[in-house]
Amino acid sequence: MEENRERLLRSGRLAFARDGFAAASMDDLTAAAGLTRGALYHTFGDKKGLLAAVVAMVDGEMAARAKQAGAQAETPWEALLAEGAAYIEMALDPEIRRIVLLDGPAFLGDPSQWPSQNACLELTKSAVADLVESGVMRPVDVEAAARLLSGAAFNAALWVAASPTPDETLPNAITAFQMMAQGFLASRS
Amino acid sequence: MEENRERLLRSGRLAFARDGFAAASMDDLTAAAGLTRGALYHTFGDKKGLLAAVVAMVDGEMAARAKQAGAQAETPWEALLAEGAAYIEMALDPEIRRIVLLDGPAFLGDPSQWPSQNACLELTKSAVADLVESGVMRPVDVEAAARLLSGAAFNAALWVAASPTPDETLPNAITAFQMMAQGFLASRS
DNA sequence: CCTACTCACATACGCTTCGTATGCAAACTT
DNA sequence: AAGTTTGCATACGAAGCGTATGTGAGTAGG
Repeated sequence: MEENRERLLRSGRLAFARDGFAAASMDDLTAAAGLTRGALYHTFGDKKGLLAAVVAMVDGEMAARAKQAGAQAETPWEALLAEGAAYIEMALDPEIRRIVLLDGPAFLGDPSQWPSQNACLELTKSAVADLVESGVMRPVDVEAAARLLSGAAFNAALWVAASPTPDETLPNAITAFQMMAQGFLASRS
Repeated sequence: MEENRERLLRSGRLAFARDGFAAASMDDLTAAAGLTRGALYHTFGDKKGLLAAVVAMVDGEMAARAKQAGAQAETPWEALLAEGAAYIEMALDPEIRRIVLLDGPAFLGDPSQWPSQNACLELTKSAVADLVESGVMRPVDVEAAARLLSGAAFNAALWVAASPTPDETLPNAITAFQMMAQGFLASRS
């Protein structure tokens, strides 16, 4: 059973990324997994249940990648900037864009209320909380700052991805993001 | 004919706002307008065509409201901040959230490529361009900065709207937004 | 004044899709 | 060993979408 669950997850992830949630056919994606819709309804409840599971999986992978990007920085502040840059780069992945950034909010509601608890947002929040605590960042509502930073990063990435030359646009987006983030800095160098 | 077109637009706007694009029934929304799907296909081509028309209409109204908010500020910089605050407040409107911020990007693609040319984004871009030109803002890619600002504002608004007490959360979001935007300022006061 | 054409929609049809209800074999329980 | 639950497959009904076709009103042309 556990194996069938993972096969459905993989197949759903593929179908949602390729066709979008609305256009993905449950008959097709379950058949691609060697099963039928019966298995899907039994395991995930309904189509949205599968989407929630896929979103949770991809979101977890994103948080891990962002954490890794931040771990290589020398200061906590630079770690936050690195996480932001990592978000921007990740959102260039069509799979992440479509599943987590577009269909996720549209069909599951705001990320802050996802059952999976949106690992990306939690990561940014804890980083911001530490920086405010230590006085590196000016006093600010932690959730608001985290939401603004990740929102800016992801939205910039949507723009980069839609641009005719993403590779050339990406550095501009990252530079501007890091400049804007300095608004939170207690003392700008 | 022009009247029927507007009735379909109004009915579509209602249905999309209430049920979301995917769940809205063309049979129902055309019937509510006193017509049938035949009229819709004749006038708008298909379901997405109606969505694009509705999005263009709402987006235009949003840009007008933002412009008005900016016009009352004393300096161009404060006008930009006021526009951002206006975006945040507007996104609390369920209609705007669902149609323009969620379903629009999900079903029509990135706003920068909408046929309607996304009036909100254009407005922010021209404001940013002027501020960079006059040296109030540090040198930065204009499109990137505009995208980051509007993305941050809208994403913050999605968070505010999903919070249990939007009225209490809203000021925090606006304060944090204006703080973050100062990162673009050439000299922070 | 009559015919022919076009426009703006309505109607009819087929296909796909979703959710549920039911069937069924295997594993587990007692 | 009989009953029950689990894990799926199959069957069924109800929308919904897009297209193909029908139709009446208006318009143009002769």
